[in-house]
Amino acid sequence: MSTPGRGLHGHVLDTLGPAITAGEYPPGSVLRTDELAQRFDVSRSVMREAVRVLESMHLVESRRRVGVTVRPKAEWNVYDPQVIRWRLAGADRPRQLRSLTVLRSAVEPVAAGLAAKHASAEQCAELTQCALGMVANSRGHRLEGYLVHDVAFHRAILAASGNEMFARLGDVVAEVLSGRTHHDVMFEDPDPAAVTLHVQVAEAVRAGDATRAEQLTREITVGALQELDILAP
Amino acid sequence: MSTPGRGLHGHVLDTLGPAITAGEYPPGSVLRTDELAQRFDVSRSVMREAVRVLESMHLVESRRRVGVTVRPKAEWNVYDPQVIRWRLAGADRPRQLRSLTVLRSAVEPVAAGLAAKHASAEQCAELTQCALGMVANSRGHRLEGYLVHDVAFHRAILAASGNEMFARLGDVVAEVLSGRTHHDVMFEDPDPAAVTLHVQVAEAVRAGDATRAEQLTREITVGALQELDILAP
DNA sequence: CTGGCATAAATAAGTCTGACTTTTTGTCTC
DNA sequence: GAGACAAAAAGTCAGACTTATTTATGCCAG
Repeated sequence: MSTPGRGLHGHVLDTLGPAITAGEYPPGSVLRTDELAQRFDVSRSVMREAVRVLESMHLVESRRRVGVTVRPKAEWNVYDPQVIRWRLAGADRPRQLRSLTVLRSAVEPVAAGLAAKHASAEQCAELTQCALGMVANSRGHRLEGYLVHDVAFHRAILAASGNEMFARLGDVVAEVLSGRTHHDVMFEDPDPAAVTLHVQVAEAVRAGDATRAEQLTREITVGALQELDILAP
Repeated sequence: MSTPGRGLHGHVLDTLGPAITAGEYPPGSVLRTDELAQRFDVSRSVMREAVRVLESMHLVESRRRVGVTVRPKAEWNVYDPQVIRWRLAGADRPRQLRSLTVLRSAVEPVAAGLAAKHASAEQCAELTQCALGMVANSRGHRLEGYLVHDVAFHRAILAASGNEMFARLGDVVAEVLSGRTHHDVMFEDPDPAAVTLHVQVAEAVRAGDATRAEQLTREITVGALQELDILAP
């Protein structure tokens, strides 16, 4: 996915990254560059590059005379798409999925409201296309086709919001939606009510009705929260 | 701020990072590792480490026979605290500040709602302390003292939400609030209404009233949006 | 004998250099 | 236009050296 193993240091990261984010090395664990270089059978230069990347993600900290120490989870750059992917691929997947879904529930409604104000004609058309694609694939176990349009829909909303921070969450939402279809339970056709909501959001954005777009999107995200049993009585 | 220039590659990043995020190298610009190494008077190993870090931030892409090409802004890891800091320090500051404030307006109300449900007794106490500190520093040009408690308050809310993604936005909020006081216009005492709102949020969280905590926080963030003239008629 | 302080030693990251490999691209020829 | 060739730049490796930091040592004073 995305950009795997480009170079030796990438291969090292593909192994070390998931291991660290999975908690295999408890916070405070000390690794030595030389030892790691031997273990992965790469030169120290390559290993140093990998460590630098992990350091920039705040997963580890490199100090002289000490070594490479693993930082506590609270300091990780959890918004780094690479870190998110590593965590989604590991044992921390459920917790990560919940965190991201809550984040979605906060961001997407606001993004939809902004989209209603800022979306261009092309973006409205794109949105409608996606919604129609979802409808067309909503019956008969066409889960893959549905997923493609669902992801495109939410990406389009985030992009049309005109806010770069929101737009960059497109990949995250894609991972979450994709994971729901592939890894988790999603054998039946999608909820018809959810499909309708997406169509209505597209309409509201086209109509420039920010309040309605926001409210409808909030209903969508509430549904996503309910799927993960994240509720408030 | 935080961890500056730890090592030669750090110094290179402190120069190259701001330059790239400021748009001094347009998307598609090609840099060569050797040339950069000469320019910064460091060895190729050090320069390679710096490039790897920039690559992990999706600011650049390194390809054989081509060089290090600058990626379009839309692909940058804009949630990387380092990238945020670089952009806040450069010419892109106003736009970055707006993006972040909109993000705050989406996240913080939801975080406050969650905090009302999940906050521990200690976290409630911390929150109240912060609010009282804000009140105590709200008059007589005690802007620094006010800022400290304001930052601590919002950090506490995000932390008490129990969501790690929200919690990690604490640094971002701190940068925004700090910037508002230091760089931008903030000569007068803070708005008394805003101070009151913070106290009321602390009360609502303590009382476990999620809806009220969310609504009150929404009013706070609306105020922040208005300060930047981000409005919806 | 003990406490503290200055000094020395050990250690692991940090840095530099130079040679070599690999991939990609542009060009030249047929 | 297809294939072969050459150039360019990143990628890799190995080894020697530097530097900062921690730990251990040992000395003197109390």
